Amino acid sequence: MQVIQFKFDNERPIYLQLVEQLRIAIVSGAYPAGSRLPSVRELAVMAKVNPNTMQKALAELESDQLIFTERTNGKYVTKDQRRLEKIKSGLAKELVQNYFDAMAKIGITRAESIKYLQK
Amino acid sequence: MQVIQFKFDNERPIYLQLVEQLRIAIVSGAYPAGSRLPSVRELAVMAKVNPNTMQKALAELESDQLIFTERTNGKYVTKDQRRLEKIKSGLAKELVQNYFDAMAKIGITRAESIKYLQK
Amino acid sequence: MQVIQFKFDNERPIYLQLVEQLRIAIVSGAYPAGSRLPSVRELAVMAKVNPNTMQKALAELESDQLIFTERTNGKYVTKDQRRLEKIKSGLAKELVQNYFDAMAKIGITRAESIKYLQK
Amino acid sequence: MQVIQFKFDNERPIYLQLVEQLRIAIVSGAYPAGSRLPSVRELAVMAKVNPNTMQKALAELESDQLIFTERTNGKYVTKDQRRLEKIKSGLAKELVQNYFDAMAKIGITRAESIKYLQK
DNA sequence: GTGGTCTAGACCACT
DNA sequence: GTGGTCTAGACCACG
Repeated sequence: MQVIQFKFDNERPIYLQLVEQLRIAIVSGAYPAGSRLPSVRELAVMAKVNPNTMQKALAELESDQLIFTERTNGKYVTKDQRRLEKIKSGLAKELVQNYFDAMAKIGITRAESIKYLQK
Repeated sequence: MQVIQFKFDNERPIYLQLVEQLRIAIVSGAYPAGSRLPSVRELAVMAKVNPNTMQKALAELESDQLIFTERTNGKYVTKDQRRLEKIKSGLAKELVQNYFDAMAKIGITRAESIKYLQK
Repeated sequence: MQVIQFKFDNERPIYLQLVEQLRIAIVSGAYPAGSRLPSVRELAVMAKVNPNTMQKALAELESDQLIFTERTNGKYVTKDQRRLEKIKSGLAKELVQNYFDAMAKIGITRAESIKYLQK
Repeated sequence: MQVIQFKFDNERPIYLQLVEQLRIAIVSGAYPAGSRLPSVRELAVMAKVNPNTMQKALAELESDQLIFTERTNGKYVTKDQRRLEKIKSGLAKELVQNYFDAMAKIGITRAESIKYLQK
């Protein structure tokens, strides 16, 4: 069973932070396509949160089609590689945007930001 | 007088967050080289912190040679453009590193991270 | 616990005088390399100053790398003998300079000042 | 008329500090052997002290035979070169002692203190 | 009015 | 108990 380190700040709802961190765990391959996730209770213990909170986070991921449920068997990462790629690329775009925004904040243009990266 | 919006989280000391935000304000040109900063007390009001806390943050910036003090006159941004550039480029390097780290976390390599940026 | 006698004049900030006297205590070996300093509060009592003032002085010494902090344990003299020697020799140079300056003031040249010492 | 800059701290009697500073002015040659000193009133103005205080300081110097008074004419530096030399050498000894004491305080021996001086 | 210093007193995390 | 942070409030020198 793949163990994850969860970390939270007090600024935003815990379940949203769980969603983010689980999403990262999945697209990064920590939980590969088609693999079975630890049980809700196990995940809740890892994260030191209430199982209900973890359940809420997983429901979010499911409605996103990143995971699916097999009735009596547990939750699995989607086998749809395209879906995974799409989410991953969405996250990547966000990070790119964050990078550009932060650079803009200190007065560095988009073009310069790209040059900086290559050093 | 240039007004800044300060924002804090409860995770790290306020004075350190002040240092960071003032540093950004300076390298971004919000307070240009050689210009006079608002008084310690004014800045403290803007940030809604105790003047002593603001004083501590400014002392940090001064020991970093980003600002200097004219005893009874106020505090000024350094006129040393090279110093400013050095700090700015230091901040930029940090952001670049953060970007690569975040991308690595979702399983995207350095090379791919650079490509992503150009889209 | 090594007790120090602190003395102040009213000309200069107390915390700077604390820095000087603590620095001397350390390089002289009153607080040996690697040894634990009395707690901030104890030192404050010894010096009859507010703990915050002592804290400020110790922060100065720490940024000078003469001491380091173990978070919940206390503050310790650096183990870096070279650092200690460097500081000590810096202080010595200052004293030499003071001596020459004072001798010059009463009209005694550098060369004569050296001779005087050997008597 | 030779002008002197007087400086005082609040720790010791002003007149004693005047004595010290005048003594230095004399042995250093600022007021050469046999030369006439500015009047008590002039000296008092220079030092921004009450003429009585200056008078007391000069009396001290006179009892030390560093200066002498010509009734209606003013005060003069002694013409006795040997006296001047003796005072000067007394001051020098004091400075040497101070130097050794200060070096001892930071843990440097007499022998090492002499070596330090030659660098 | 400016920055700087100092005290008193409180609260925090960590172990 | 340790160091660290923060606030409130006061006083100082300087010009």
